[in-house]
Amino acid sequence: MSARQSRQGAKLYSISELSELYDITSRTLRHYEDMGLLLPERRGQQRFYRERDRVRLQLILRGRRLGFGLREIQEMLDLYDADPTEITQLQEVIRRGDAKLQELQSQVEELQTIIAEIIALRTKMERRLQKIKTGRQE
Amino acid sequence: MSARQSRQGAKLYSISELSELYDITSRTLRHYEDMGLLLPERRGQQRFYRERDRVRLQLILRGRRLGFGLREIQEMLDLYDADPTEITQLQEVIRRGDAKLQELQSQVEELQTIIAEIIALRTKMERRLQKIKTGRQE
DNA sequence: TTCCTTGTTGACGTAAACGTAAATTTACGG
DNA sequence: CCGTAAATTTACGTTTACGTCAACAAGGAA
Repeated sequence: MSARQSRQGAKLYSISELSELYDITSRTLRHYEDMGLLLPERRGQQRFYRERDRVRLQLILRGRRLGFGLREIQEMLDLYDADPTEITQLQEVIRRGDAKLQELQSQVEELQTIIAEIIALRTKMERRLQKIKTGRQE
Repeated sequence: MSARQSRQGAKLYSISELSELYDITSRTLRHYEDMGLLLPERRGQQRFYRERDRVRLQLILRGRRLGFGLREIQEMLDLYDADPTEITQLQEVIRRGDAKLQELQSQVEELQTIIAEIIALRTKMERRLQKIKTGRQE
């Protein structure tokens, strides 16, 4: 029916292709798989990663850069994966999403606090710099 | 006179006072000291933390919540501690501050990307929820 | 076929950030 | 002065997130 679903020409990545693409090692990809974060196709023994896996990997790496643990990232991916049919399940997903949103928001706030402080420091240093410079030229 | 004070009423915290204040263990405080992030006073063998140490601790813990490593936090604290007299040193501090600002800004952006995605997901789930609910009532 | 590249499964190693237990002081209220 | 709570050092343990071999299999190019 849907021509969009598994197209014949959908690109598959080998483990080295994908690792080079994101500048990580293949060990990392296997590790994420061990942790249940990725589930690439298998053709024989070899792994082949679909677009879906690549997108998940992007999310994982972004989470890592932000300091989240793999477990935590797993939970966030679960939100995306969830396809709940029952009302209570839907509500639960929404609830967990909202909880995560709170965390993320306060993280943004803390980051902006630090940013403001560094900017203030920068201003201070700039002023001191100007003072020294003009002092020199007298 | 219950609280221990030094000159001018500056409060000194014992290790347990400070750890309870921030809900961390004394081990953590000693660890931060081993890593060179804190340098409390010593009276005999015992540690006594000044306001300055408390503020630094706050910064450290905020950094940790944001996923920074202790080394990285150390570098950021160095920015605050720096009291450069030479122009080149001043410029270096400003340069490093700006570099850190770039990092922090992009971190905010990545967080906001995630936030937007979760909100979109939430909207989708909400819609689905309404569908099911109205469907039921027919 | 043979060689080379790529990939696979163990399995042990490591760095960071503490946890935790042991053995000893040190400080302080009664 | 004494007992107990609080601190100290020392040192091995733990968790997370991979790094780093080793040993082996499999597919492709020459």
